[in-house]
Amino acid sequence: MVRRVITLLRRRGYKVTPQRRAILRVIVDSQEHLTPADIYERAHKEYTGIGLVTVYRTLDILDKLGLICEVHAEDGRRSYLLTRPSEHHHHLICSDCGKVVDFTGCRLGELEKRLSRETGFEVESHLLEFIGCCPSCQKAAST
Amino acid sequence: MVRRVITLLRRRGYKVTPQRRAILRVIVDSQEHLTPADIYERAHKEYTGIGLVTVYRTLDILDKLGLICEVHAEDGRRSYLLTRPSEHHHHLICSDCGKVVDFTGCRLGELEKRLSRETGFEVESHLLEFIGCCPSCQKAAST
DNA sequence: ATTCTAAATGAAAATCATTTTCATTTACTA
DNA sequence: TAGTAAATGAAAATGATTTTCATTTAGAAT
Ligand SMILES: [Zn+2]
Ligand SMILES: [Zn+2]
Ligand SMILES: [Zn+2]
Ligand SMILES: [Zn+2]
Repeated sequence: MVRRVITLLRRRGYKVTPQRRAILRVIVDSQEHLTPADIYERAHKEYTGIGLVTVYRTLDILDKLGLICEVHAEDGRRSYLLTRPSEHHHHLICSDCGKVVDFTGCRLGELEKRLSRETGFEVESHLLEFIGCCPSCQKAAST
Repeated sequence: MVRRVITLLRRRGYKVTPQRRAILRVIVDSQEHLTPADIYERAHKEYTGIGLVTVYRTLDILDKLGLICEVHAEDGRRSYLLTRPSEHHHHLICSDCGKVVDFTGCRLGELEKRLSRETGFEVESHLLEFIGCCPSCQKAAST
């Protein structure tokens, strides 16, 4: 996985630095969605000579290459980063603890067509998120 | 319209100040979606003694009362404010000029049920936005 | 292996929207 | 009319992200 990304980076003309390796390893190793700060913290343990700025810059590249995607946090505004390149999918986010679950099958094609027809917009993409309370936070709340 | 909101504010224990009146008038008068800064700028013309902070605070209240709603800007992150209390609806946003069009009928109930079933989440709400290019920007692009 | 150069890095400063603080003012209630 | 909690605004604080710029370095060329 890491090797594949590294090859892609080289092919696209990006240099492969120890910082980028460290960041990649963190992202690939994690099953969860991480903020730039999270990634910085973890990568820093593995490779001390790394700065938060570099994390931001590397994430930009990975995003541009479609290797990672974003979550808009449940409190609105700030956008967070998440791992896992994959097919078209969306997020279900716990408003309590921030846990993120991916899901596929949004089936928004028809709605998109309708909107195009009605408004004349050329629709390019969509953002869909469900906000709710995850099982463990439900339990915690009911005790 | 303005009067209705004012009554509601009083009923809920909020005081009605000239600043709030000015902000309200701006929001009600506008057909477009405005940022706090936009609203501040306009309200300031009408009533000089007003600060941006008050705009933020008033918008919070109006949001809490469900009288206005938010748009998450197409560039990601920053959240913008928009007018018009209304039924459940979503936004179609032009990635070029920022124009926002409302639409209703998202029909996400079934998907919501499926997700609840599959993940155990108690789904509370959802965020749906379509991003695209509006008719006038399409024209502009093709010239 | 050595050299060369554009790309990458990080510390620090800059941005910029939003929030907090706090002293002062004011809308409403009694 | 007076009393009080709520509201206000100036200024400072926050906090995430971006920019700047001097220095380092990956990878290509020799
Ligand atoms: Zn949770
Ligand atoms: Zn989708
Ligand atoms: Zn447009
Ligand atoms: Zn909906």
